[in-house]
Amino acid sequence: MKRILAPINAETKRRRIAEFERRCREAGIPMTDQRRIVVEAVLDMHCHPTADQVYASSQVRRARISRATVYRSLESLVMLGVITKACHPGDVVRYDARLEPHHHLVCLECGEVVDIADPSITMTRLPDMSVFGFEVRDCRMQLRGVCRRCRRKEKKR
Amino acid sequence: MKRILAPINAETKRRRIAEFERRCREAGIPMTDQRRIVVEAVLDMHCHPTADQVYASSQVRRARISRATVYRSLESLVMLGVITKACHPGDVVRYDARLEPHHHLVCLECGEVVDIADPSITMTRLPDMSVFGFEVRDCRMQLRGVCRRCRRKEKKR
DNA sequence: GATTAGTTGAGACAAAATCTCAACCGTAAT
DNA sequence: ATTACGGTTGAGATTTTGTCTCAACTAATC
Repeated sequence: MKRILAPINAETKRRRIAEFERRCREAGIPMTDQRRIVVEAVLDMHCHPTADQVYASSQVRRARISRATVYRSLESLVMLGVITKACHPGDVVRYDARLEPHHHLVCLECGEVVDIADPSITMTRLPDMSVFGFEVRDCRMQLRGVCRRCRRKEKKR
Repeated sequence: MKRILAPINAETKRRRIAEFERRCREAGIPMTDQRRIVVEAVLDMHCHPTADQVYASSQVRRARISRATVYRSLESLVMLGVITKACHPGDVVRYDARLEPHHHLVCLECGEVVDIADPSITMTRLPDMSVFGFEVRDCRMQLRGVCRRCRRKEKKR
């Protein structure tokens, strides 16, 4: 059963930040204010922010964190597996705070990206690229097309 | 049955160029030498070239085609549906001359992208994002992991 | 509190992509 | 074949996106 994923709630956010701190300790990476603020910002911004959008977020602006640090923090978050990177044609790199297996509906008109779950296509159903000596660590599906709003606009024309 | 896709052969290349010319005429887009050379270059370069690699290709260099024109031509090829754009995290935009439904095995170590066919996941099996008012036009799967060569290197360490 | 190794900020730098505009060229009508 | 027109091209400036450098700073550990 396919479904659109709900936004990340406060409880989940707390858990994710704690998880981040744990992974930092495990990896021997110092936990700085800057990194903490960047994680919070990403989790607060529902829906795939770009690095620049994170940089422009109120939290990050208020703390006067530099652009370089935002890029570096985001990269370390990816390294630690706290967030993932997503990239769709014609768009810049975006960060995705969602970790559970999910896929992206990308609108070719307006660029909007919607998270969907489709348990029928997950890691468990994609075991065997080992035929090619390839070890699959992640599977993402891009469904590209036109969203409801843009279809309505097209019809009017 | 999953399989790695074979390179585009000469016969297919001819057909694809003819197809491109037909679509240009239909869309009322003038057929220039530059565009013709760019299509040929892309079809000759097996495996997902970047705009810059196309710009650097022998055909394009020989014809002294400008960088701007290469970018513009590639974009018009995408518009006409002659090639597609692909983008994987941590990498620049790449162009994909393959039109048949297929997916990408992306190596997280070396960045190599391999085309694979998996008929069990195609348009025909993905009908129903219409629940969300979304009209699916294309479906791409990214399988990210580590390729055989990089796994061997990792083991040695 | 001292030590150490990793982090930060500011701005320079690099890479990727787009824009500008005058000159040019394909196309189709004549 | 000629002409008129609109789209295309090239060169280089510009913008956008991301990385690098290095001195000053700070988290973590003892």
